[in-house]
Amino acid sequence: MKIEDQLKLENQICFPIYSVSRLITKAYKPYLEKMGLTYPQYLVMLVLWEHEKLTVNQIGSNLQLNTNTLSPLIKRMEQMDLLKRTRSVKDERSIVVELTKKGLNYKNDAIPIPQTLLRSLISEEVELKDIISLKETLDKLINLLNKDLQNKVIASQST
Amino acid sequence: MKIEDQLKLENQICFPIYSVSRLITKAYKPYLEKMGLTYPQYLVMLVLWEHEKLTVNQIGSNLQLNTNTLSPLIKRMEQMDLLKRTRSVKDERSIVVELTKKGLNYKNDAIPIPQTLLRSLISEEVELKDIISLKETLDKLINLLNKDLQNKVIASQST
DNA sequence: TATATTTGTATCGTGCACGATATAAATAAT
DNA sequence: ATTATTTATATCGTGCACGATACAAATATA
Repeated sequence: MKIEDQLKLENQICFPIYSVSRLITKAYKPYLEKMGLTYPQYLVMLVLWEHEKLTVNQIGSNLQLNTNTLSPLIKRMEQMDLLKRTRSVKDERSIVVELTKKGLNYKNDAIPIPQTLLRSLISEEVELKDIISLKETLDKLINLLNKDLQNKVIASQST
Repeated sequence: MKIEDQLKLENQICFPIYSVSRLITKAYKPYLEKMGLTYPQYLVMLVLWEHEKLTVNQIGSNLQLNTNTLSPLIKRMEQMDLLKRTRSVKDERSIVVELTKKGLNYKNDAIPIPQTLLRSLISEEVELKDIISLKETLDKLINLLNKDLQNKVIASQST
């Protein structure tokens, strides 16, 4: 391969990740809009179904999102009566986020979604084992890229 | 695994794709900001370095982006003197997009970027062959998800 | 030829992402 | 006890994504 060919779209590794990410958000849409959720809002629901009570920061560290993204998003979800925000008594700076009855009840509707979506990814071309190894590689990449990012933050702090 | 556990974040297949996509955009940032490009703008540059002259729609079909995303993005790139937009004489509706000298010259700066980024993804945990098979699976998923989407559009048209 | 439909681009509104910055509460340092 | 630093959240500005819609040019149909 010519050095120049590495700039061709078809030879890019990051572009398919970007594409699949957008396509998956679209694939989720029909299942989520019954609950009026966007994909990022659904992710917040996932961590709250799992943990019950979390601060904004804790939700953020689960999803790797900062408060500048989460604060407005969570407020929108409060408007939709999916959760309630209360200031912590132990630490007046913290906001504790908790699902409402409505938010909790949606869990049952959500349970079949991952299965359904997984099935729609599987075909003759892409088997379950391929999806599993895909996830393994992605999880390793997340660790790696987070470490790189961490190092950069530390490096910039020392200057 | 309990049926309910499928809602746990760690068991989600789509979340790591979403995370890696965002992390990669961040990883590109230091290399792109020398040219003043965002990642989506860089993608437009890639197809224009490869094809020289394209309509907005053609860029869109390469990147799977619609004009409601591309039109403002391309106009911003015109402001930055990276490309010029001219109305086609053959079809007055079409806008032909072409790189300026400045845009063309950036190609040389961009050539080492994919290599550099690929190297930053490779480690003891994730070898080159893992990245290659990752890309293969992703490309297959893109085809699959696009077909699904196509079917849905056709189905909705018939009603 | 007149009318209908399709096609290419653009605008609008909404919701993320995210860097930069602000603010108040909590903690550490002097 | 003061002062300085850190921490948790929020706001602002910018740039995607994308559904809905508009509009003019091109093409198809009657």
